[in-house]
Formats: sequence, structure tokens, C-alpha cells
Amino acid sequence: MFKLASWNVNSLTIRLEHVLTWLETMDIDVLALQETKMIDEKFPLATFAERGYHVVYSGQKTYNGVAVISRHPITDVMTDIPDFSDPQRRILAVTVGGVRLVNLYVPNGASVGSDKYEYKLNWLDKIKSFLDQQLITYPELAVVGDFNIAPDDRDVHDPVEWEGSVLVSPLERQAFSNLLELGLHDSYRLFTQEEGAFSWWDYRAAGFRRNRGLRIDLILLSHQLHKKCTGSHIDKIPRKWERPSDHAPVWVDLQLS
DNA sequence: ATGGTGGTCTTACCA
Repeated sequence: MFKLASWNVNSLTIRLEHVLTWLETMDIDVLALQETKMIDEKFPLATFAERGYHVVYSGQKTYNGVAVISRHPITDVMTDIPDFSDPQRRILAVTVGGVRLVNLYVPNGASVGSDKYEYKLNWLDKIKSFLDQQLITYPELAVVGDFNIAPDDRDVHDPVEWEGSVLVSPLERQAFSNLLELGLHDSYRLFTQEEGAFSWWDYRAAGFRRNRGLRIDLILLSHQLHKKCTGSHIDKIPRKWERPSDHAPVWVDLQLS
């Protein structure tokens, strides 16, 4: 069994012990991180290396930042996509275990109609073109990360309250749908799941205790790869730990040949 | 109850 995971850690400095504990207890093969919030010079390379992990990272000060932690060697690393110059560190594409992995920290978008919202939609359009190219080269493709989009109302604790808001707005959902139309599957919906399953809960107003959450952390799989997927999960347990990330880790089980 | 919490070279900003 090959376990591929994704986790928005909201600062790897604060969450390093959580990440190490979770990797070991869950026996994760590959973990994509978002919001590491650290420059590359500060990445805890030795901490992972001495535990036998391979790591790649693309970070910046204070904001954003993506990384991949792996039990297997990592090759063909990309931190930027063609024809899109962006100082924000949100993309990390790698090859590991024969799988092409694209790790994304999709922009939040702030509020519908804002400059950040326009940036988000444009960013998603650029990503779509990139993934279209990647699928040609790499039929076994996984696109994972914090999408900052709840794909449909099942992924929202209160769809009426959230209607039209950023993270659920029609244009964002259309942009997400456009990614699926390239030939990708939302792995979580390949299996029967309980209702009210989310991956992010606002720190404010006791969001987690009241399960006021959204499912925005996703693992998308190409046709070739989804045939090898035997499970897709959200682990809420780390959200209950002391000083948690506001996101839960998610993972898929893959039967790689 | 139009707030609340959490992270960051913080006193503003992002989420």
C-alpha cells in the first residue's frame, strides 16, 4: 500500500512535531505540505533527513510555501509553471514512486470580486493549462493540496449561510470543475463517505467543536491513477491536538504496480 | 454577538 497525503500545516515551524508524529503513526509514503511559511534556508531538512525522508520545498517568508516529504526518492522538481511568473510560492510538482505529484496551495481569494479573487481565478486558469500539459507527459497524475474551494454543497457545513461566498462561489466552482474536466477525479467522492466530513474549520467561534467546516483539502487523481485508488480519507485527529493547524490531513491509498 | 482565533522578523496582514 502506497499512502499519499496532503496537509495545510499553517506554519511548519509551529507544526513540525505534529507532522513528524503523523507521518510515523500513519506510515505515510509521501506528504505534500502547504503554508509552510518559511524561507528555504530555514526548512528543517536535517530533521527529516535523519529520519530517512527525502524532502523538496519552495518557500518564502511569512506567507504561502509548499513542500513534499517522502520515503522514496524525488525527481523532476518544478517550482514554477511555464508562462506564469509568480513570486508567491504555491506550486511544487515532483515525480515520486512512479507517480507525478502536483502540490498546490490555491489562493484564498479574500472575498468575491476583490483583487485577490481575480488573482485566484487567473491562477486557477494558469494551473489548468499546466495540468493539461502534465497529463500528456504523466498519465499517472495526482493533484493535491489546499484548493480553497469546496466542490459542492456536501462539502459545506451550512450551504445557505455560505451561498455565493468566497470558497464556494459559482466562478470558483466552475474553475474547479474545469480542472476535473481535464480528466481528474475528486478521490474522496470515489467512495461512500459520512455526511458532514470536512477538512478545514475556522479557528474562530469554536468552528471545530461545532463542526462548522468545509472540505477544501483535496486529492485529485487521473483516470490511470484512480483505478489504483482503494481509499480516500480525512484524519480529524490531529485537529484535536494541542495547538493544531486549522486544516486536517487527507490521504489516499494507492495500489501501485 | 456583524464578533471570534491563530501565525507572522506583528502593532497590520493574511487566513
